[in-house]
Amino acid sequence: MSPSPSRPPSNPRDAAIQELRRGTELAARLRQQVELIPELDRREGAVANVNEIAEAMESSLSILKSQSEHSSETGESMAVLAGCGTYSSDGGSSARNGAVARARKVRHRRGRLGEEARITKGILTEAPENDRFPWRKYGEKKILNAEYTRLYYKCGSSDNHSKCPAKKYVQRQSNNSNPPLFNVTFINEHTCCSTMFPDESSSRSDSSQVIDFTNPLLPSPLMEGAPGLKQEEEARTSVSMHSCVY
DNA sequence: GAAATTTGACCGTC
DNA sequence: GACGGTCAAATTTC
Repeated sequence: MSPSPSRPPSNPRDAAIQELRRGTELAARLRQQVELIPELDRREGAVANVNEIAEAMESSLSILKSQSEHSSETGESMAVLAGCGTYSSDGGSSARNGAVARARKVRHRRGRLGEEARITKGILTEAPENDRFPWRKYGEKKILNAEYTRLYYKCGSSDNHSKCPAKKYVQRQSNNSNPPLFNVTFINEHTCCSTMFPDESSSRSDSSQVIDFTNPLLPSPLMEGAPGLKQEEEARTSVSMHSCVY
């Protein structure tokens, strides 16, 4: 990913918004280019893809903006949590408080074998399945005050000798956004194939939009960088909007 | 037949 | 007792 030509704002969230705006402009430029494709079917397919990219950018922008409003109202630390609850239609404080309570509960919970579960990150994404790991579903549960059931996944490598402890919970947001948003909570780090983990520095350049706020260099929620033009394909299939640490 | 998914029951925590 | 997380048998898919 090439660096932004203009100097990014000192505020990381503003920098993320600026990058998304740039991505929107690039998508518009790309649309003009693909409209020159002579074959009708190819052109229509390409235009549709570009439109999806542009919509994803707009969606990301609106999410970040709404999150920004929350941070100014409630302070930075609350914004991190509120950012994950903002999109709930039942949404009021009860849902957010529920999320906080769940996070607290899980953090201190121990499994049946005695190991402690540790939340590594939470993200809001349109593509919960697209994080490169072989997840295996092991449960589904109706959650109080949630419109949709929560899905429980273990790392697919959990069953072999490596016994990877990584898990994730996928909860579809109960708003009617299009495309739907999923709140994904990751539990424990991967021990099976940690070099593949999206927040590893080795993969940071491959357009992953999942952000790890455990990074001390990132004091507040932000987009790490909007996907550039060459990332259009990944942006179309992996549109992770923003994340928050519990 | 193996692997993956579904789903009701069970367990731990509050 | 309510709730969320996990287990494991049953079922489905490949």
